[in-house]
Formats: sequence, C-alpha cells, structure tokens
Amino acid sequence: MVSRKEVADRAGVSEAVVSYVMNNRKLVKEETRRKVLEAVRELGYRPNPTARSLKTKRTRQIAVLVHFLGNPFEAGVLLHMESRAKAHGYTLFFHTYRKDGDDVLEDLLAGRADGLLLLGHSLGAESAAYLRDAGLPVLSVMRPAARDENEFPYIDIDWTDGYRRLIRHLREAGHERIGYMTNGHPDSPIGYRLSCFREAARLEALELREEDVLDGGGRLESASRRLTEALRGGIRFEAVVGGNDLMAAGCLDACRRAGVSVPGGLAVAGSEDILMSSQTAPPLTSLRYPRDEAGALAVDLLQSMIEGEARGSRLHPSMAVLEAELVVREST
Amino acid sequence: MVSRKEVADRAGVSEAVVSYVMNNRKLVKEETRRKVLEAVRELGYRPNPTARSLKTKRTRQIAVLVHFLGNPFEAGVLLHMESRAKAHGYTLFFHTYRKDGDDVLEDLLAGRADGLLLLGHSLGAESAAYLRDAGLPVLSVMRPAARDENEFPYIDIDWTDGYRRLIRHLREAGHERIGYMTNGHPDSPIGYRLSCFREAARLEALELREEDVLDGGGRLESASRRLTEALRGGIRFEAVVGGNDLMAAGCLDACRRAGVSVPGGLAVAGSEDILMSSQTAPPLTSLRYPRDEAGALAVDLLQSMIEGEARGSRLHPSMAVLEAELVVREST
DNA sequence: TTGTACGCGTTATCAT
DNA sequence: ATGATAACGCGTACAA
Repeated sequence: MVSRKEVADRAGVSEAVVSYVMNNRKLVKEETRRKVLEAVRELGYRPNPTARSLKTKRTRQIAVLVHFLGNPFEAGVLLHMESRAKAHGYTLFFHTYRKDGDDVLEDLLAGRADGLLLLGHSLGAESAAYLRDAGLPVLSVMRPAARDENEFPYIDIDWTDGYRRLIRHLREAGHERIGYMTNGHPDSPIGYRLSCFREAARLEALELREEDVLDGGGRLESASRRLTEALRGGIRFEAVVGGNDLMAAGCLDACRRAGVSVPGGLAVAGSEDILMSSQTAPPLTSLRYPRDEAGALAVDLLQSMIEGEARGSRLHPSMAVLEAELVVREST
Repeated sequence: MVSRKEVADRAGVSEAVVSYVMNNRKLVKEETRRKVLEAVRELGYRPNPTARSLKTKRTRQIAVLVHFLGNPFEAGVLLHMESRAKAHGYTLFFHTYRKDGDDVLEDLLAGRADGLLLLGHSLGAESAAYLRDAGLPVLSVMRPAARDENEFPYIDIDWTDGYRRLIRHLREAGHERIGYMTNGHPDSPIGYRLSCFREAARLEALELREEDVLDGGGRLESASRRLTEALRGGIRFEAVVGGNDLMAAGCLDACRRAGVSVPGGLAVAGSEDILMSSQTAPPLTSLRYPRDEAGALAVDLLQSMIEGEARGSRLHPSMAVLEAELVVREST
C-alpha cells in the first residue's frame, strides 16, 4: 500500500498538505491541490483506514448482531441495512449471536464498530451494561420484550394493531378459536410478538387460551414437529398464527403430512411475510414486515446516534413504529 | 477505552511487559504476569484492534462480496462462513457487489480485510488485477465462468456430474426434451452452471436446443414472468431445470397461474435446494449444494492462503469440488 | 526478566 | 498557504 509520504514526495509537498487535499480543506492553493491529486492518481494512493481510525477514534463500521441468518427475514433486513450503510459510507459486519456467548461480545466489539444493531435479539444484562457505559450507540430492530422496555431504542412494526386486523380477518372467515405459535423465549422479539397478540386478542374480546399457545421453537422443522404432535393430541383451535413465517410454514407442513386441509381443517397465518410464504401450499396469509424501510431506518437512526455521540449529545431517538400490512392469501 | 499505559501504571510495570503478557510471551516472571493480568481484569482492558492492526498489517477481518442476499442460498452460505470465521478469530464483513460498481471496490477494501471471499460473483477485470497485485488472497465460492478459469481459486460442486444424474432421473420419469433456465449472465456462476448442464447433456447424449434455454433473470418473479411468456408462446420441452431454486420456484409459480400441472404438464427441477423448495407446491426436486461444507471450507482455505501470504508462500490451493446430492421430490 | 524507544499512517495543532 | 511535529495504542528490537 502506498502511503501518504510517497504521495507527498512525489508531489513535492509536505505530508500535511496531502491530508488537507484528501480531506477537501479549502485552504490549499489550487495549483498545489492539482499536483497532489495527480500524484494520488498516479500512485493509486488511498488513505489507510486503520491509521485513520486510530487517530479519529471512528471506524466507520457498524456491527450487526444477527439471531439466525437462516431466516430469510433477517437476511432481508440485513440486505437493506447494508445498502443504506454503504450510502452513508459505513461498512457492516455481523455476528451470529446467542446470549450465552455473553462474555465474548465485548471482545468482538471492542473498538471495532461505531455502533451496534441488534437484529432479532435481546441482549444479556452484562453486555447491555457494558455497551451502555462504553457509550456505544445501540439500536434494536424488533423490540426484544416488554420487560426490556427502554433498554435500547428500537424499531418495530405495530404488532398489536396488525394482529387485531388479522384476528378480525380470521373471525370474518369463521374462525372463532385462535391459537398462537411462539418460540419459547419470552424475552425474544417473538416473545414480544406473543405479548402483542395477547393484547390484540384482549382488545378484540377474543379469548386466547394458554393451551392454544404452542412453542414451535422458531424454525420450520421444529414448528412442524410441534404442530404434528398437537394434531395427534387433538387441538381445539380453528386457526393458528405463527410468530414468524417459518413456523407458519412449518404448520402448513404438519397439516399436509397429517392430511389436515388448510384452511378448511385449520387456518394458518404467519408474521413477517417472507418470499417463501407466497409459494407454499396454500400460500400463507401473513403480516408483512417492511424489511426495506426497517433496515434503512435502522441505519439512519443509528447513524444519527453515532453523530450525536460524537457531538456529545445524548438525545437519542427512542423508537420508531412502522405499520404492518395484512397480506391475505389462501391459507385463511 | 482503557489503554495499555493505564494497565502498566496500575500493575507497576512498563507498557512492554503488558504487551508481553497479552501476547503470552514466556519470558515474563510468573508473579509479574499475575499482577498484570489482575490489572487487566480490574480495568477491563482489551487491546485496541485498530492500533494492533496498524502495527501488524493484519485486520483479522475477511470481506465477503455477496451477489444477492435475498437469495436464501447465499445467506445460508454466509451464515456458515461466519461461524467458521469466528472459530478462526476472524470477523466477516460483507458488501452487496455489482460489477458496474467496479471503481468503488478498491475503496471498500483498501486495507480493511486480510482476504476476500466472492459469493456468487465474477469480478471485473480491473478489480481482479488490482486485488492480484495488492496480494490480497481471493477465493470464490461458486465458480464464476469457464473463461475465468484459473482467475482465482474456487469452491464449487460438481455440477456436470449432478446434472447428469438429474438428466437420467428426468429421463427415467419419461421426460426426453429438457429445457434450462439461466440468468442471462454467461460469466456469472449461474452461467457456469448452464455450461455444465450443456456438458452433462452432451455426455448423456441429450440434445439441448437453444430455444429451450430461457433467461429467467435469476429471481423468482422474473422467472415466473419468463416462463409464463414461454407457456403462452408454446413450449416444446417436457421438463425444465432452473439454474437456481428461486427460478425453479418461479417456474412452479408460472405453472400454477397458467394451470399447467407439475410434473404432468411440465416437470420442474432446481439447483441449490433451499428450504423453500421443500415447501412449494409441489415440492421441488433439486440438486443440493452443501452450504455448510462450502462455507466452512471456503474460510479454511482462505485462511491458509492468508497465512501463506504472510509467510511469503504463493502456493495457493487452486480449487475444491464438492459433490451435489440429488434430492428428488414431487415436482419431477 | 524488564524497560526504552521507535515505527506503523494518519489527523490536528501550531508555527511559519 | 504550507510545513514540522505531536499524538493515537500497539508490537517488538534492543538495551539494561
């Protein structure tokens, strides 16, 4: 890698002037600037970001803690995050993270990122504390859980409102008893969705019985197994809502295997609306999570937090709630 | 962030000794080491990776150039790459990359990564040259195209062999005329798959007619549109193989809309075997690409290239070919 | 066994 | 308008 010194020598100026030019300072004489830029071009010089970071204390990198990239929903949000980050001149790196790996988080992050995005995560208490007093801006995409309220600012959709519309839709289709499939982690974003579903049910005067809440483990295969089991044991609900689309697809899978017709025998709906959901048999009704908006907004907000941090401002945005779109297909 | 100096002061030693301890040098007296480690613990000291990189010229970061993270296949490979990279102590960052953004690639990478993984990509000529003489190890997951042979080492599955088995399978099911849907980019990995399909057809003495090769654009929706159009115009082939599963799913989608039964009216098979393919109607026959193996192997090989580079060795592994598994489902 | 001193490539301050 | 020069935090050769 060609360094600033070589450029300075070539252009016949001091190293400082090279930096002035690179950083677009106005105080450089036009002719000097031309000479420098020419040397830069000839030598193919690019400022070393590592050295720059050492001095500026900013890496222009953003860390994303992903829950499970095998879920197309998360991959989709990540995709849009990256696109927006690039526009802001940031690079994204990511780690698959689990709470029990709590201790290593600090090592991973130490000085590597200017900010942190949580994608489908709640953070361990120690890590949260560490980040907080490290002054590292943290933003969560998807609200972790009710008890974590105000932990970190977050972006999410209005699940309660969305689920109310879904419940009304299901009732109009004649389904009065409705179950919900969650992932067994109350303090995860999907646990939060369950709490919203409960609230929506309450507001719609729908009784949600505890026996109708299933733990589908968060993934397709585990959800299929869980519903298969439930079908064998006999279920009372006429419709089931998956906490994510993978689990809803798993429910379809179980119905297919068990010979239960959808939506006749059991209506199935999901949450997120991934591409797969338009291709299942039957296609899945779902609440669409606007991945593009959420991803872009997350990066925008985090960046403003980062810059606020730089200016010493602690006035961080606290949350943003997007609207869920009910996408009705043949599974209901 | 607490710096080395503070630790040194606290432990009553020099900064050098702190470094010796952090890097596990043997020459430190046991008692001193204890004192230092205690100070490290008390202060929560972590070496600043930026400063370290400036000195060592290594970032312990690997860049991944992704084609389209909206394809669950790529996200899946990336997932496994990250897992393996973490085991090696590397962090992965990624960029969605297109050839026409050629000029910015150098900026993105300059000094940020120790190595580069291409996921579903061919590189522009200038970028390739730049990386080559920057001495940055590059490894491609999925072979870009025949004409790029020996450009960079790569990992891929044995498409020709896989397609031969698929062709035999389709013939056994009674389909004698077979079409192929590609993405319109001959020098992309999917273009390479097409060339393998041609070769497989030749070896199996199957005639692949040019009119039976469709450009499905690489994605589900575009593939659906393309096949819909073809169906309207009248097709002669009895089976179609998608260059990836998204396009194969798009073909199913088109058949469903057009009222063509699968596999009766048209048999459909894919390449990759993503999760979605097990849930489509009917479920898709596909060639399974072992994402876990490929991702892990890619990181292993790249790391050995990085270390080889460090030792001045230029003996890089040139390629690795994995086996494709034919997964037969109801679409054929 | 430990300490001193230098260099990595920047940015930024202060002279000139 | 430009040039010296001091940090930034670390690794390490060399001196002690």
